[in-house]
Amino acid sequence: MEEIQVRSDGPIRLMASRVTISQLADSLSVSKGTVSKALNGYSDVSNRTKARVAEAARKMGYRPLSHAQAIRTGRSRSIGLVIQADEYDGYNLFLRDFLAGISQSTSEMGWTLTVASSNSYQDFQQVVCRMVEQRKVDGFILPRILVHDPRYALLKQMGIPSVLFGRLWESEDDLITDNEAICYDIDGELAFAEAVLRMQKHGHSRIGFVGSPPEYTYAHIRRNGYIFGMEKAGLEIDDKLIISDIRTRKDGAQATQRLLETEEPPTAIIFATDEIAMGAYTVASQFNLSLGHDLSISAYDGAAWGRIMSPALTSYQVDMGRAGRRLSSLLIGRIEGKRLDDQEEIAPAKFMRGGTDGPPALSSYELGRKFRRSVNGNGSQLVRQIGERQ
Amino acid sequence: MEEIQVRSDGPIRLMASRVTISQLADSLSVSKGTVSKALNGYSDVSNRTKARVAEAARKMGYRPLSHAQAIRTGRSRSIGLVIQADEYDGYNLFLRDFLAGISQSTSEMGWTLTVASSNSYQDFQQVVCRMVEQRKVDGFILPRILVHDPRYALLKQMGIPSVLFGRLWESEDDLITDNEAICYDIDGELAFAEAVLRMQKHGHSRIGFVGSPPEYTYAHIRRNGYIFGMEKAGLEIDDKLIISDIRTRKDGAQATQRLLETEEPPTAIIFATDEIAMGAYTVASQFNLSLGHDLSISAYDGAAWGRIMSPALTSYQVDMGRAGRRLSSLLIGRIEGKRLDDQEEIAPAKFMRGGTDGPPALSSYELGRKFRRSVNGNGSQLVRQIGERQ
DNA sequence: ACATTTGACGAAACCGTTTTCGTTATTTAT
DNA sequence: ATAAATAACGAAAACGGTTTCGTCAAATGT
Repeated sequence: MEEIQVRSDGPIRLMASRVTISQLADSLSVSKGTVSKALNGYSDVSNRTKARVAEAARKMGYRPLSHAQAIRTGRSRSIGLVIQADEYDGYNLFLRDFLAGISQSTSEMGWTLTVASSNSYQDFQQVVCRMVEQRKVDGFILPRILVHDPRYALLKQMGIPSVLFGRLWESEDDLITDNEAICYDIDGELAFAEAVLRMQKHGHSRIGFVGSPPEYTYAHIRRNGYIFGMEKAGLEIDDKLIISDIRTRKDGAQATQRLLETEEPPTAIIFATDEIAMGAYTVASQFNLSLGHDLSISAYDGAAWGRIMSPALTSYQVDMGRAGRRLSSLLIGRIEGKRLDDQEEIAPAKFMRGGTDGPPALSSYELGRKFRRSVNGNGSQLVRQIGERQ
Repeated sequence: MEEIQVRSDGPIRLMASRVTISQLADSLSVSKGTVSKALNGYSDVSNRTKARVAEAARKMGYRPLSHAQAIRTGRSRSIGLVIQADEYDGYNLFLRDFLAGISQSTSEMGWTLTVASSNSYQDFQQVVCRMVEQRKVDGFILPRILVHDPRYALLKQMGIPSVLFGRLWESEDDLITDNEAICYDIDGELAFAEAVLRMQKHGHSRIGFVGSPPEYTYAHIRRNGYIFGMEKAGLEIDDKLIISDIRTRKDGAQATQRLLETEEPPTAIIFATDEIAMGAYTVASQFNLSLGHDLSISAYDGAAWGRIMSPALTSYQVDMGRAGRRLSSLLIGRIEGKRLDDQEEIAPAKFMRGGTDGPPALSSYELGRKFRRSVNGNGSQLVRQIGERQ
C-alpha cells in the first residue's frame, strides 16, 4: 500500500465544472429540498414551482449526480450485464450490436451500463452479490436464457429486478408458472415454421431439422416451430429427420451426415443456428453436394460471417441492437416500478435470402444414391476435422 | 412524469446488508475518520492502528461504497469503454474476450467497467463529456487507435487518463512526440516479419502484401513488419506486390486478383487481417486455385471463424483477454498515479498453423499462366459478389 | 366564525465516505 | 527546563443529493 502524505494532491485532475442542486436552488431562491422534490415529481410542490424548476434546470444544464443520489436512495441508475466467459459462444456472434443497443438506450434515459464477467455460475453468484451489495447496479439483463435458469432464480430470490433475453420454459411438470418474469424474445417459432413452409414451396417434402442443446429455451422454441411448420404444411413428421443437442460446427457436420445416411434422406435441412449449419458446408464440399441444389439448407441468427460463405447462408436475422434497446428500456421501467401491459415482448426475425435454399435438384432417393456413391469414393471416413485449435 | 405521493415507498426492494465504515469504527472504538485514513494509507495514523483496522475490515468484510467515495473524492473507481457503433467491424471479432479480460481485471481490483457507445466522433465527444462530468468513470480504454487519434487528443486535453490499445504513430512531420501516452499493443511488426520468413522457408520468393486502411496505426506497423521481413529474407521488395487500404472481404478479393494479374504474380500473399484474407478464398474457389498449394496465404487476428474455413486460415492470434486485463491494469495504475517503468507494453502474437500455407506447387510463372487460363475460362468477370446485404 | 384540513415550502437530518482542523501527549531541539 | 516540533487521534465539516418534519397561510367544513 502506498504511503500518502497528508494533504497529498494525488494525480493530475482537471474537473469539468458542474451545476449542483444548491446552485440551481440559489438561482431560483428556493431551498434545495424543494428543487429535489420538484424534479422528482413529489405532490408536495406546486405546479408553478415545478415548471420554474424544470425550466431553470434545463437552462442551466443541471443533471443530478447519480453517485450522490445512490448514497441516499440506494439506487445507482445503472443496469448490469454479466458476460459469461465460460459459455460456449463459438463465433462471437452479436455482442457488439447488443451492447451498442443497450448502452444507447440506457444513456438516453440517463442511465449507465455496467459490464462484468463470470467464469461459472458460482462466479456469477459472487459477481452479482458484490455488485448488488455495492449498489453498482439496480438490475440485470440476462441473455441466453436456459430452460430453468438459475440466474433468474437467484435474482428473483434476492429481489433484484431482471429482464430476460429469451423466455423461461414452462414444462408440464412445473406446477407454478412464473408470470412475473419480463422477457424480450425473437419469434423463433414463427421463423422456423416459415422456414419449413418456404422449403415446401420450393418443392421439398422431406425436410430435416438439426436442433440446439436442450438446456436452452430457444432449442425448444425453434424445434416447436419446425414441428408446427411441418404440420401446417401437411408433411409427415419423421423422427429420423430430427436431431437435437448440436452445438458446434463439427457436430453439425456429423448430424448432417447422419441425416443423409438415412434411407429416405431429407432434401432440405433446417438448422437451429448458423454455426451448426456451417457443418453442412463441410459435408457438402466433402461429398460434392451442391448447397441450394442437391441439398437445401436454412438457418437462424443472421451472423455476418454467414454472408461470406459461398453460397451465402440463407438465414433469419435477429436485430440485436433493437433487442438491447428494448431490454434496457423494459428493465429500467421495471426498476422504476412502471406497470407493463405485457410481460412478454416478441419481435419477428428477418428473413435473409442466401444461396443455400432452392428447388430440389434431386429427389430424396437420388440424393441418397449420390451421397452413398460419394461416401464410397471417399472411403467411409468421418468428417475431416479442419484446423483444430492449437 | 409520474406523480409520487409523499412517502411513497416505490418498487419492491430488498437490500442486502452491508458493513458501513461507522459500524467498523464502532467495533474498534475509533472514529470513522481514523478508519478511513488507516485504510487509505495516510501517514496520519500509527502502524498498529492501521493493522488493527485492516484486520477488522477483512474480518467484517467491509468494502467502502464507491458511490460515497465518489461524491467526496470525485473518483468513481470505474473505467470507461466507448464502443464505436459506427465503425466498420466486419465480423465482431473479439469483443467478448476483450470485455471479459477488462472486467475480470477491473473487478479484481475492486473497480467497475462502464460501457457506452457512440455513432460518430461528435457523439464520442458528448458521451465522454457527460460521463466525465457525471463522474461515471475515471479514465478510458481506447481501442483501435488511429494514426492521429482525435479521441486521445480530446481526453488528453480534458486531462482525463486513458490507455491505448494500439500505438500512436509518430510521422516525420510531427515535431513533438507524445511520450505520455500509455499503450498496450501486439507486436505486429514481429508477426509480419515472421510470416514473411516462414513463407521464404516454404520456398516462396515472390511474396505479396495486402494492407489495411492507412488511418489505423496497425496498418503501418504490419506493413513495416512485412518490409522488414522481406529485407531480412533478402528478397526484393516489389511495389507491385504491395496493396494498401483494404478493409473488406470483397476488396480483399479484388486485391488478390490484382496481385495474380501482375506479370510475375506472388505465390504467397500475406494479409493484414483475417477478414481481407477471406477474399483470397473467394478468388481461389472462383479460379480453381488450391490454397496452401497453388497459392499460400497467411493472415493476422486469429478470428475463430478463420478455423471453420476450409482449409483453415493460417494466422497470428491476438490474446484479447490478456490485452483487456493489461489495459485495465495499466489504466487503473495511471489513475492512481503510479509511476510506470515503461509507457509501452508490447506482447507477441501467437502463430496459428492452418492449412493455407505451404511449399509452392507452382512457380510464379506457372501460377500466372494457370490463373490467366482460368480467367479466360470464366470470362473476365469480376469477383462475383456473394450474398450482398439485404 | 371557528376548527380542521390541505397546499406549499424551508430547515435540517441523513446517506457513507473523505478531509480538514483541532487537540493532546510525547519527542526533540535549545 | 522549556520551547518547538511531531505523532496519533477525534470532532466536525464537507460532498451533493433525498427525505423527514415542522410551519404557516389559505382553503374547506361545520
